[in-house]
Amino acid sequence: MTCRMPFSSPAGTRSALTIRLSHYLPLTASEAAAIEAAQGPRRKLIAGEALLDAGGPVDSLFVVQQGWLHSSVRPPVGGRQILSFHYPGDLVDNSSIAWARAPTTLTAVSDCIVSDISKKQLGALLAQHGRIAGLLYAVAAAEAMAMADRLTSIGRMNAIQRLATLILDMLARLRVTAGGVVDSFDLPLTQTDLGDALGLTKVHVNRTMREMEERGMIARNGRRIRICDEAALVGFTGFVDRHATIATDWLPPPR
Amino acid sequence: MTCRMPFSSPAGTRSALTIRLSHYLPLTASEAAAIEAAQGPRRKLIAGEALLDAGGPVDSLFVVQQGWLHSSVRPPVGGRQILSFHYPGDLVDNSSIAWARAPTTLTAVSDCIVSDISKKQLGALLAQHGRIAGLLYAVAAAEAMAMADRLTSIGRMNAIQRLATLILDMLARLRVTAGGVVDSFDLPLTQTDLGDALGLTKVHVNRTMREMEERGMIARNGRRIRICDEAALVGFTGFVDRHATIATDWLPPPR
DNA sequence: CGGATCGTTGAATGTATTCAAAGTAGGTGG
DNA sequence: CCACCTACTTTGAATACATTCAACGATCCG
Repeated sequence: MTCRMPFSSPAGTRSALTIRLSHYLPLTASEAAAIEAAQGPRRKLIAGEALLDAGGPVDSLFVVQQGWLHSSVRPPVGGRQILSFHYPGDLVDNSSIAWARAPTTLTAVSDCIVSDISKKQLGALLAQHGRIAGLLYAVAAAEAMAMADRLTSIGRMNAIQRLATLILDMLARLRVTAGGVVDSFDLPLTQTDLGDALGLTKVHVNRTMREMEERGMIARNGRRIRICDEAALVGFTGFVDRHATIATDWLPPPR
Repeated sequence: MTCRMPFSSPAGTRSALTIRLSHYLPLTASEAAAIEAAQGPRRKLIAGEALLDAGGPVDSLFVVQQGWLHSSVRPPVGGRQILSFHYPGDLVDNSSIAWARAPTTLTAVSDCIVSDISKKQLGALLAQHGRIAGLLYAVAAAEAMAMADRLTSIGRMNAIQRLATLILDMLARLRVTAGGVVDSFDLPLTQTDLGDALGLTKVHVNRTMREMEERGMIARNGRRIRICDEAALVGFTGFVDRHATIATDWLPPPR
């Protein structure tokens, strides 16, 4: 249970969500202020810590300020499936807004800082700022399409293509907040995690990464992973970047 | 190219979208009217016809009034992946709202009637009716969770469980608009379609359906499929109904 | 009746899993 | 600082589930 503080973040510091949304659409001062005001106090999580357990009650969503998380489920059969990863600037756990109990487990992959947004606050934000409602709707749609891409890769591609697609997607998403061209990043996931995200066993993930490295597709150095020939991977998988741009021309004018 | 008519549907006939949303939340007259007004003229599609091609320009979404559709993609490798099915009352192709070009292909599975909603109209609707914005957001979240369930079944379950999960999901969704308890329905899909939805080949779908029938899990008669022991299938797969209820207690009051 | 699409079946093949075990790295406490 | 523990990575061999290829049967429709 978190209590709401009179201020939600250090004065003058914009939340990662505001920054990310600004990336797609210049926000008015009033819109930015409303987004900041909706967010609760910041909380630290250490790597591996669960922010929320599937089946537990929820009355808020979360904003990732720093670090990575993932959402996962544990079907009665089949171990675990990681559904998506959450990066700085993400509004996390949209799925749980439809129910009183969380459908997924949220786990910190690295050390994180998150804020919560109560559902009621989000409802008020959507009602008061129609343009933000539309933008959040579009961002959620883009994330749904990114999940559809993973569904496609798991349903129709082999292990190398699945892994390549996931790496490209992470890279694309990190570029939105990192800015500039990035060709390598720290992957705070174990091979077990990767397997659970890709519908593979950790053993097969290992062999697959090894093969990709041998083929010169990627280079590894500890947790650091570098994409050697991005264009080749894109051609190989048909990857489409779902994060770089979001259409905003259909949005109503700001209020 | 569709032209907008002065009236969107026969007088006195509520669109399937209005009916479905009313199922989750009693709408005010003004809300219902706004939803009706946003919809364009109705259009008929015959089974197999494409409503929209991936890569083509789009400036509207669609409302299914009657019949089934599905959205699919064709990765450069791997044939086709069916991402989701769309039933009467669905607001279809949310994913394309984030871009100027359609990321998926929409195909009529049976004969259909659809209306379109231009993105601009949707934007205006969201801005004018904050409660509808929230409700549509929640419905989209529920659909995203249903897709996550399929991701899980493809990633972590065997063929029988995948098929069982899909059948249970269709049944659950049909119950929202059909009303009453249904234990059988007409499945207008070929085994190739099922395979493309489940990440299996048509051959394996065939063997799997056959085995389910032999085991007494389902009964088939032409296109008609009957679920013999629903509770057993649910226990077997861990299926959760994502369509029956949507939390609405967090929504702001109607305007 | 002919053609096309869909469903069914068998045999060979292949990709990924399972099981088992050894190697490696990072952190903790003595 | 080293010993130890734990979690993670790597490797091999046997197995399993699903695919591929090929063909035939059934059904629908013009």
